[in-house]
Amino acid sequence: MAAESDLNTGVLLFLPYRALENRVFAALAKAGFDDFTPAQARVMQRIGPDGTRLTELAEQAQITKQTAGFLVDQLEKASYVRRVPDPTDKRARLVCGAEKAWAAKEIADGVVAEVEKEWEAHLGKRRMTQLREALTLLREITDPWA
Amino acid sequence: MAAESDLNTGVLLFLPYRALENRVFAALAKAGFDDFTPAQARVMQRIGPDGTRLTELAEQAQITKQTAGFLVDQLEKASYVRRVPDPTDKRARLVCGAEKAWAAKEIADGVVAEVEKEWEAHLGKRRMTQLREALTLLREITDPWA
DNA sequence: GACGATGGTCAGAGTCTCTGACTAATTTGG
DNA sequence: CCAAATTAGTCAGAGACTCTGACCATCGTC
Repeated sequence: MAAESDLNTGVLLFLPYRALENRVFAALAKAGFDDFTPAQARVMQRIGPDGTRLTELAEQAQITKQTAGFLVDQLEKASYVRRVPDPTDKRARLVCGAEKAWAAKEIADGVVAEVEKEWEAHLGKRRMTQLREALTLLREITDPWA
Repeated sequence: MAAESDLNTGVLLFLPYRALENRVFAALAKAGFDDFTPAQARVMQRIGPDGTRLTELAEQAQITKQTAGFLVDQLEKASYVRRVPDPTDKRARLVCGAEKAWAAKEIADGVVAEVEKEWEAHLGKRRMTQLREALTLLREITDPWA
């Protein structure tokens, strides 16, 4: 029945992921958000609504805190984020998204919704739901921060 | 019913992908294959059984041919690949995997199979099949080389 | 209050990636 | 058949990313 491909599941996961990421980057660039790099974006993506510590950003992005610091420096210079003191810990600072970041996020979210709609149109509603359900379940054993 | 997460599908795809990749790299390093980098691996992964042209490797890895050439140079020095003339085109050379690459691939394939088995144990056979089915279908509209 | 752990920075080096310019071979069109 | 456009690949240089190691300040614990 279903023409099962012989590719391993890793590749099958990666292909649509990369396709989606490419679409988002293209849309952001077209909207004028072309002053940040993919590496910076991968860090910025992980900033929570109330700010996130550098160390936590580094862990989630799986880079060293030095690298994260370097990338946040760029983002700060480009006005995407600012660092505010963490009221609960004088050592720490919270990396917070600035308006520019939220504006970019709005664009990005729009594209993601659009692509998800395209995928649903191709797969059918049932399969799309099954896909998200399986992936959500998988997160339990693959996401250290789940 | 299913506790659907609110994460976008991109993140949902990325998380298990990265978990799998991490497992593979760890196993390869443990088996002694620690003399290549992730960037080199992403190129090596795309070499076909009969060799692949540099330009094609670059396209599929979504990097420039200059970068691909740089990475293949390293892989060649480390004896993972060799370049042989393309009999059908005197301009071109085929990047071919060497024995060392096939040995590493064997390790990698083993780990992938192992992880897939773990995932199937967690999801159940039915959901795992649905997952692969949906991803395979998705490939039709997300993989330019499908 | 001393001590180990945690949050973060500074300095330096190595790796990855790109743009631009170039050569050689192939393909196309007249 | 041959000139022009295309394609495969390389060289050179610069910028971006990432790491290891060393370091300081603060926090939490005993």
